[in-house]
Amino acid sequence: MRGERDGTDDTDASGARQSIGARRNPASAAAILDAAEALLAEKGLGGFSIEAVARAARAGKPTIYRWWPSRTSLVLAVYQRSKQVLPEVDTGSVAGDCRAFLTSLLTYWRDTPSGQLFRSVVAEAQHNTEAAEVLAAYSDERHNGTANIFRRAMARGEIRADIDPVLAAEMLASFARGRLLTGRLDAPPAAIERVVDQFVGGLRA
Amino acid sequence: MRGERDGTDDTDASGARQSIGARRNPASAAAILDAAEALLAEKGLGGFSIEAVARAARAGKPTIYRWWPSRTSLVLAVYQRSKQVLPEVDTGSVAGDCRAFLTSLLTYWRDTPSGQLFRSVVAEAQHNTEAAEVLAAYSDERHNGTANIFRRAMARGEIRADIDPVLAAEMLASFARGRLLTGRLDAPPAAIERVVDQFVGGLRA
Amino acid sequence: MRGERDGTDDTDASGARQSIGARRNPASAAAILDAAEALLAEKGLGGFSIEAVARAARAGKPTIYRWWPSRTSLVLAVYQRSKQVLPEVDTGSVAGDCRAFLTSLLTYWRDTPSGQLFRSVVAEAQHNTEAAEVLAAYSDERHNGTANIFRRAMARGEIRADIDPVLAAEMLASFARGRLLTGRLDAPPAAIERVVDQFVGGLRA
Amino acid sequence: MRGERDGTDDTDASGARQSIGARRNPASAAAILDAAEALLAEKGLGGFSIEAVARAARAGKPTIYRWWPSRTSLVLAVYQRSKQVLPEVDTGSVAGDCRAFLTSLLTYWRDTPSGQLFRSVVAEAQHNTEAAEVLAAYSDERHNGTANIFRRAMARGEIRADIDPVLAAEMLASFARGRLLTGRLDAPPAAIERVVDQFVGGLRA
DNA sequence: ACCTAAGCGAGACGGTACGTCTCGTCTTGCG
DNA sequence: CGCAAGACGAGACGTACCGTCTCGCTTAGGT
Repeated sequence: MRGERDGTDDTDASGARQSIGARRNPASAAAILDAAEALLAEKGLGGFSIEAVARAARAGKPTIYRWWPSRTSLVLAVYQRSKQVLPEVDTGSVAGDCRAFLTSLLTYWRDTPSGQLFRSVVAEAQHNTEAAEVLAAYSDERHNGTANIFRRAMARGEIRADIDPVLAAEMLASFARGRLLTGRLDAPPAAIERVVDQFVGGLRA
Repeated sequence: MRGERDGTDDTDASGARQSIGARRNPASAAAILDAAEALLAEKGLGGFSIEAVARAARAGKPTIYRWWPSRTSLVLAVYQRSKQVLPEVDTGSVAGDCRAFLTSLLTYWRDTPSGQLFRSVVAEAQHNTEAAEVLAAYSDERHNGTANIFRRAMARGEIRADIDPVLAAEMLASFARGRLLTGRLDAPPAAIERVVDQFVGGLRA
Repeated sequence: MRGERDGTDDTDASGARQSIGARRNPASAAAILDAAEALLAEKGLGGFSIEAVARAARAGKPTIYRWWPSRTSLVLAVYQRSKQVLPEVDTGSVAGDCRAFLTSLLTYWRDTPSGQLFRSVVAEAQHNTEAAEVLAAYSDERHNGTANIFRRAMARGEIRADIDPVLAAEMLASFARGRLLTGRLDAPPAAIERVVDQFVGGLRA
Repeated sequence: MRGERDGTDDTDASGARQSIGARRNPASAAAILDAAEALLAEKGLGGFSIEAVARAARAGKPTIYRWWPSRTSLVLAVYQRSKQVLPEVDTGSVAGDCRAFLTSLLTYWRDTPSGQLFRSVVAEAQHNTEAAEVLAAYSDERHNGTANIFRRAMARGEIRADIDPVLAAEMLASFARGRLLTGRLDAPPAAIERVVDQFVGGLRA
């Protein structure tokens, strides 16, 4: 029977996505971001190109350029969409919190696409002003979040009153980032323990 | 039929650098590295291309590819050539050494092309295995060098005997690298002082 | 990382020919063929390169390769476009027709770019199968056209009934082609007269 | 390709041919011409390059350029070396001589490398003045040789006294060349017979 | 119920850079 | 001085993407 339809018939067989009128099609945006994320996660910044994203998303290049005016902004959009604050655990001690922070961050970067994604953003930020600004702002924000570890500890009287929580957070996070960027995410618990011990306890005899 | 040319060659007759026989011409290598370094320092990885290097160096592309098989390896070569260990000062105290280390490193990166150069290497390492390996090896080596600060302090009995000097060096250097990669090399002395204080003295009350 | 560009694009703003949508731009095709014809006519196959054509036509190389997958096919396209059947004159006698044919053909080749164009096609056909096939097919077609001279004469009873008109045409044309390919287009009328006399009258005493 | 040896590879097992003092080494010249001829015969002008010849002959490029200043002159040298006048048969009749001439020429071109070689020379002559001159001179010489067919016939009184023997030879040879250049060397005896009949007997009823 | 406006896919456009090939020149070290 | 070897500057090869453009289609919302 000609007219037989099994509801799944939208847009012909090939699944071409079309305009939904004079407004942005969220399906296209999603398809593009999905494709971009997949490409970035899979091959990193190399192999990531607007053409490749358009192909993978079955989208037209102008559709991409309309909403993300450059490669960088698409990378950033993917990154913004995917990033999620790691659950902030409160172990009750600053050392425990630091250990949990480092462990979960390294694991998160190692076991999800986010690691590759963040590496891409950092790489992009090394020669693109916009990405650099986004990265700097994001770093501030994250360090500020992580600083809660030290604010709590200070409130408990566990650490010195003259500690700068954000600076301490930056120091801790920098170590993790250094490991990410040099491809050494697989630090054993003992190594993390040592880092935390030196960081919290200081070096002095 | 490929590459047919009519006699209109004339090679410009001017200061053309030519072969010096069946062996590498150091003048060409130097010109290429100089040009590559200039481009990298001036514009970063963007704007850095083999074509541009060849143009700037008045060299043929095959001459570049003969000796540096990829963009990455040329970036690395430039970087290897330019890097120089900062003078290792011995101020007599671990805090002084750390302060000197951070201050001179940030200044060096800020005031010489080396900062941009190193940023390029890091960016390259985020999607290129070879660059990643070189960066990892270089990081190890540098941290090991910086670790001398802590080895000396340990010998003086100034710091705990269970400190891992290399790990401590990595923590200190990671902070500096984090600043480089997020474009914040202009830390005032007070900020550096604080970092060193927290790092050496620890957080504990 | 490939093809990264900083914003310094600016496309010159002048008379840039651009896309007219997702279909071929005839202006580009014309500009390319014009440029190719000019280059071929001026310098022959030497000095003819896709790069040179692209430069002269202010076209991108991919635009050329999109429509003409090889140098050969571009040469053939130029040739196909330019070729035009010489007016078929009917002088009333086979000798007169042959004389007119040879004279006008040699003159045409000598005084228009077509001579150089045809030489290029022949040269190309000596090492390229596609060009060889096109040349063979074209030769057949032309000889068949020229054969009309002999068909008319046969109808008039002027020549033997067992003459093969196409073969006769090939013999006549081969002589002209031989002159073209050896650079002897300036045959005086007397020489042509003699060729025609021997050809039509035969050798026998 | 380096180690590949076909029989033509003189020079002993180690393969290194060296200077024999301050004079030309005939073994090198021979190896070069052999290699060039093999390449031309095998792949035609495409695939023929000085580099390829040098590789195949295990010769240095300067050695080639020393003796043959251009690709064209090397092609011509190969051609000159290989060309050999076909045995001039005297069948006693002009028609028989013409038939023998065409048959043996087409067969020779079809069954030996000489056909491809001559095609290369003709192609080269279409955009290279030197080759054009050599080809023109060679054509003259050959036509003059072939003209003997008609000189003999004239002496026998078999053909008209006002025939131009060289011109007649050119007409005959042009037909054969046309066939060579359009890749139609496999004319059956009947077709050749017909050509000869029309040529010798003329067209007139 | 039309009509305008904008988003969509598609893909051609002028370009730049890629990495490879050959050009013709040069200089070496050996014989 | 001839030779093999091979580096050199130059530039064409054919391909991949760049970012821009226009097309023909679709649909929503204002008239």
